[in-house]
Amino acid sequence: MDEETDGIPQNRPAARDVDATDRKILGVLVDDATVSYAELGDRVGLSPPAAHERVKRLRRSGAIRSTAAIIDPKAVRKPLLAFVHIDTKGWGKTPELMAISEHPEVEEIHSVAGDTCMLIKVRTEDTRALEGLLSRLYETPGVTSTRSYVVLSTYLERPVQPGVTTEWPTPRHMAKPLY
Amino acid sequence: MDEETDGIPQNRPAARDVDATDRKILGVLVDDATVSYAELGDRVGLSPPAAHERVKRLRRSGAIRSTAAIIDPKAVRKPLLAFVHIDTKGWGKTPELMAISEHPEVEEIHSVAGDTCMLIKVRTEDTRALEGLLSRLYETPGVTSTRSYVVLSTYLERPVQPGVTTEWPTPRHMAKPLY
DNA sequence: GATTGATGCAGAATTTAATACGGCCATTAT
DNA sequence: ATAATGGCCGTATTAAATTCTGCATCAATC
Repeated sequence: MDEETDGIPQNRPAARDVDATDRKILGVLVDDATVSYAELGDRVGLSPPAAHERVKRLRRSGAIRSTAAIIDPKAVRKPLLAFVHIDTKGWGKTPELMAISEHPEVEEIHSVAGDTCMLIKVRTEDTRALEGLLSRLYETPGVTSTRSYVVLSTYLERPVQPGVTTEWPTPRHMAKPLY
Repeated sequence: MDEETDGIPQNRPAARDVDATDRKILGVLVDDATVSYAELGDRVGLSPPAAHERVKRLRRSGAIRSTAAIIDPKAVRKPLLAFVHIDTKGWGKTPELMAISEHPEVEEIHSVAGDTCMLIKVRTEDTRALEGLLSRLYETPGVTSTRSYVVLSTYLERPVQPGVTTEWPTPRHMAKPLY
């Protein structure tokens, strides 16, 4: 029953947008994806097969990118979190990005407006390992400089929240937009 | 069978540290936590019950914090990613942090070395919603200023990688540490 | 305005996987 | 040397995932 024979997802079934029930489901699964469909159905007011059907659709449409174990960085000996600005000659060319993302310590690579550098997020065992990673990044062709910012402590770290509101309101205290 | 009657986890069973097999398991589960224990066992060279046992232990010890659905921010209408520096009078007092983390748009709150402000990561629907969030953050007692950096594009975003190496080597090109 | 098609849901049945149990082997401590 | 512990495998049992059928609702069409 697998219709994904073509390589290119040309005729996706319109990817019907996420409704309130879907958001409730996402809210549950973001918190704990190990719940049974029976319990998931209970929580959002659906039968187990219906809940299952919704989740399958959310996966197919890509709304649920994956289901992943969230690891404690300390448990894998990466307690040190840092943000690094990387200046590159090419400024976002694919080869450099590939080279940078090779390192398993690198978790995020962003291009920031108003800045000619990449902002990356890395985790290492300690400052020495960070130093080593930075020098290895510096050796990457195209990288001209790095500046790193060590995080002292993290107070919140959570995945994307679905936001189970009825429908996206403009902030209460703001006037209607003019355009 | 729940031994968590005490509030304080005083006598945790030593939390035996994560070995190579555990790292392999974490590597699989970070990528896809929906695999059966049969397949997980196959991939890491264990029988299904043995794999199950290791995963249970990894959960108990806290190495696996949770199992979560990873949501596409676009699917829940939060395509705009930004990092915000927030200056606070108290500099990391609990009430402000609580107030800041109330907002579902806020995903991370960090305290950065050498900086007297918090670095937070937020996602909103558009720049208008970001503006609204910023002004709401500014209204929070203790918050004295905010500076926001909008992300143009994100090239990599992945969870904590377990790093399936044999044992943590110092970087190849570095000399043995002196202390 | 009635009809037809499509979509989503519930309930039951079936298949599959998760979980619990007993015994074996290796390593460690006494 | 020997007992005890921890980790693993194979099997059995239980629970959940998955499939299937029928029904109701809504939308588009004639």
